[in-house]
Amino acid sequence: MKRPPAANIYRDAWAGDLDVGRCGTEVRVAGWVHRRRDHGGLIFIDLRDRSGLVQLVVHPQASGEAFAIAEDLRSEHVISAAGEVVKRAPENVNPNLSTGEIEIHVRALQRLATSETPPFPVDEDTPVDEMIRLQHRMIDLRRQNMREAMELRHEVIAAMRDVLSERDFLELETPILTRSTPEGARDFLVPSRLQPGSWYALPQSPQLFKQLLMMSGYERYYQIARCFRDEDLRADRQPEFTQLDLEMSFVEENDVIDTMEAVMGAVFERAGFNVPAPPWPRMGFDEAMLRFGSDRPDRRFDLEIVDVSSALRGSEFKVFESVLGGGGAVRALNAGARELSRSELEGLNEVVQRHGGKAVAWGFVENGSLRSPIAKFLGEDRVAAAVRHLHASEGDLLLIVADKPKVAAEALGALRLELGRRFGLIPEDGHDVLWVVDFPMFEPTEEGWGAVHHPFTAPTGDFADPGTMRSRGYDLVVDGWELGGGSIRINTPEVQEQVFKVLGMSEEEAHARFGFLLDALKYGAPPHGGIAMGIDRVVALLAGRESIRDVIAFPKTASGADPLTGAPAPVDARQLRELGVRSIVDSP
RNA sequence: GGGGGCGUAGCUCAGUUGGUUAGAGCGCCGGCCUGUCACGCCGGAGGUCGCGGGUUCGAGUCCCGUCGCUCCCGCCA
Repeated sequence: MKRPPAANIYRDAWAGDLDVGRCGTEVRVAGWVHRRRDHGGLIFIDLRDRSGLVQLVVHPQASGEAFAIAEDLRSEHVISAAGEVVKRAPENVNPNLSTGEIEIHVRALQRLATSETPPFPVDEDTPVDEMIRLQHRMIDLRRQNMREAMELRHEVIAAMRDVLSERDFLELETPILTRSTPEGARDFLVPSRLQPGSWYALPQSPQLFKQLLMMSGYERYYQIARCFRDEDLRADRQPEFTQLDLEMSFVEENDVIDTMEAVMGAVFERAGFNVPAPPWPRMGFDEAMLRFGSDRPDRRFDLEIVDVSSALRGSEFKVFESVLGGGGAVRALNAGARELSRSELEGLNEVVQRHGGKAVAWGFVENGSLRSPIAKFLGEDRVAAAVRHLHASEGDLLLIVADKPKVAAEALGALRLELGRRFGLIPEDGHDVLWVVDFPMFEPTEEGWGAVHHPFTAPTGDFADPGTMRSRGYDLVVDGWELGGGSIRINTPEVQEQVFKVLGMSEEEAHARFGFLLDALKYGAPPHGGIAMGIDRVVALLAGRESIRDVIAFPKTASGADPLTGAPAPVDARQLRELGVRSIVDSP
């Protein structure tokens, strides 16, 4: 801890901060009974507070009444203890404890609260089902690794604030009860009492407000912003989440990227996360899709995807020929010399099918040729060319997917990750950071065009051919996690209206939904841009957690409920009234 | 909305082809114990096998439904 607690009736020291320097002095500590070891005539208590553990020793003769209290203590009782810090005999030192060289010989002991036996132990020796942890979150949060995750979260946010404040950014808040700020997700809605029948929307991000702030001349803004999107959750996605959101005026891509490199560089450094110092490399979206089959490539291992369309074109294998004839691609990856059984190879089809592909073809390089069910249809020359393209050597396993370019890319990208995990190709230490840039501005949807980033992103290219336009966006990707992204924004109403038009929005609809933005753009909007970082993901990555639920104090479950409080409560007027809740439902 | 997995003691789990009294470790309770630190030893309590229905002489086990959690797809740039 940074400093000792102010002395009061409960304590004057942090348990976990005591060391041999305090030997011979009287201290008072307070906290929870982490564990009690009762030897009959001698009782040891591990006392836990936020700083850590310290061992209390209660002797029967030295402590009088304290001993009787100690005999009656159980796990998670709350106590305050006073006594002398004593150096332990060498054979009694506990090297697993930061305070293991000392202990407190208790003179006075007070029990401040009892506790029922907790539903699961506060130590971390046995894993506990997540639902039970969430239902008793106040106990789960007592566990060391949860406390460390929360401390890390604080450090990450503090580092962000330090860097941005130093760079003249203003931390400003924007409304939670607001109108829709669409980013493509469903809105959460809250009924309005003052205007019955109308609803507030919770913001999907502060996007429009921060753009208005740029138009107001604030130039450099940031916020640790709560965002709401009413979509199904995932291990890395909560319906309610936190972003570092920032926006700058009179800037180009490099200015925003430089700023975020300073911020995230400081975050990584403070967290002891081993990445190269900025500036970080940039990769075009097309290249990322081609080589890694993903717009958030994990480059900690190779297994790159190679396009073998030209090598395999013109064979007698009808599947490939019809794909190629229809504008598709045949792509492959060289998995290296792997032993995979027939059924394991068949199992890979499942990964491909999950991403919309039909199947994966496989082959082993043997004697310069290919042992594969499809080899005979391809012909020796084409096989040899493909082997060359893939830099394959004897024994290597080649996996081939033919499909529409996007499907082939994503299916192989998923196969690549699967193989990387299965064969332990991902190094434990050492991380990979990059920017993905040059995204398409629009992508075809069932009815017309959709925005790849959000519709306020500045485009480049010709509106006559939306499919070729690029957006001035950038995403930060670390170890295959998309930590965040941003863009340079549109700063004239004319361009903004053109984008709305491509997205199929009529002029009336655009003005109904975004009139305030279009109006604001009329009054002198500076060139501006910004970025948002998903703080939950950043902390999960730094803490090495698979799920962001482990770095959020009170996360939601699949049903959208907060298991501890039961929220969201059923919205039933009668039930709410019985509970005495005053709200819109009381209004006639 | 769709697909996979899970649900047995407070916790983590085992439970054979459907078989008669459902187990283990930890925890809990009681007793003993002055150097433990996941203390140790002895004893004990603790079960709506998620819930509902069905098949069967008999269901933790098989079938149908349902609820919850979880992973993935859709969705979320």
